[in-house]
Amino acid sequence: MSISRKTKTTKLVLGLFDQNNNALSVVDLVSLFNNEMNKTTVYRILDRLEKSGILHSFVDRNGLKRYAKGDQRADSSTKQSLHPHFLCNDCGVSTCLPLEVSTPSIPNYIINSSQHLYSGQCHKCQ
Amino acid sequence: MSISRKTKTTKLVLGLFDQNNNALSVVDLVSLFNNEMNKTTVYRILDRLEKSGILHSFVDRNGLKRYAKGDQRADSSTKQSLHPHFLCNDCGVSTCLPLEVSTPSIPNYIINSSQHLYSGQCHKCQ
DNA sequence: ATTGTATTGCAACTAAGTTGCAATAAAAAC
DNA sequence: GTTTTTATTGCAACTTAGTTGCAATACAAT
Repeated sequence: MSISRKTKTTKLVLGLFDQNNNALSVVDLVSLFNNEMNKTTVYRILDRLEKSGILHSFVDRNGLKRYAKGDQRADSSTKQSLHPHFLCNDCGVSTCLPLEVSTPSIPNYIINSSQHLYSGQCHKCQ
Repeated sequence: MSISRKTKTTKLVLGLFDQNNNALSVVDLVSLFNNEMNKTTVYRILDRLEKSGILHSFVDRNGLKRYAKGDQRADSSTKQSLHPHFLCNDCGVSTCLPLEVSTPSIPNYIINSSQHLYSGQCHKCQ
């Protein structure tokens, strides 16, 4: 599955994620593209990019949804490895960690998705 | 650290967490205690109970903060083990999982808190 | 160039969470 | 038991994240 139309706004958003390996919230993008597009548009572009497998998302400790490059959907055929995320308490920058996560098996529970979030200080903030 | 005053409202909230091992959101408590207390009061009681180490919290996939019994603060002297949480996609009930979690060490990162959230189906919903 | 439809902007909305302040009720002091 | 101190509460008003309907626009296919 891919996105159906390459609009100006979508290219701007994709361009940002290409330069940048960080996990960005809608709030970040709305203020970055304040003059280029509407906040509703940002929400919808991110939705589409996630559904198409270009971005993946997680919820941070503040309850904000953050998006980063790559596909983490359960049904994804490419089956990228699930990885944890890191949020720096000092600078607020959030990144994907290059680690595999293992899913425990628990009697009587069926687990089909997981989220691992670490926080502390990144290398720049020590 | 303990809570300073045992008010009617605080006793009601504590009573609920005593009967119940689930992780509850403010939204849950506000509708449960709709006639007993104000939503601001619910927020403030949960804050206090978390700070005093009686409850701990995590953020679920919908960005809602959920509270459950026990202490998960970094500075906690009792140092309860960190555990993952589970959220059932069918019934919405959220529980603490009786598992230890291990924190990876990553070069250049200082990790001082972590959150592990699994979702799927609980034993009742299979 | 024309057409079909995905995408956008806007305004209005919902829902979660916060703040200031006066009123109330625990608990301490008398 | 009464008074005093101060933590806690309710309320209203607010902020912020996220959603919805609809008319206008702009991709991309023909």
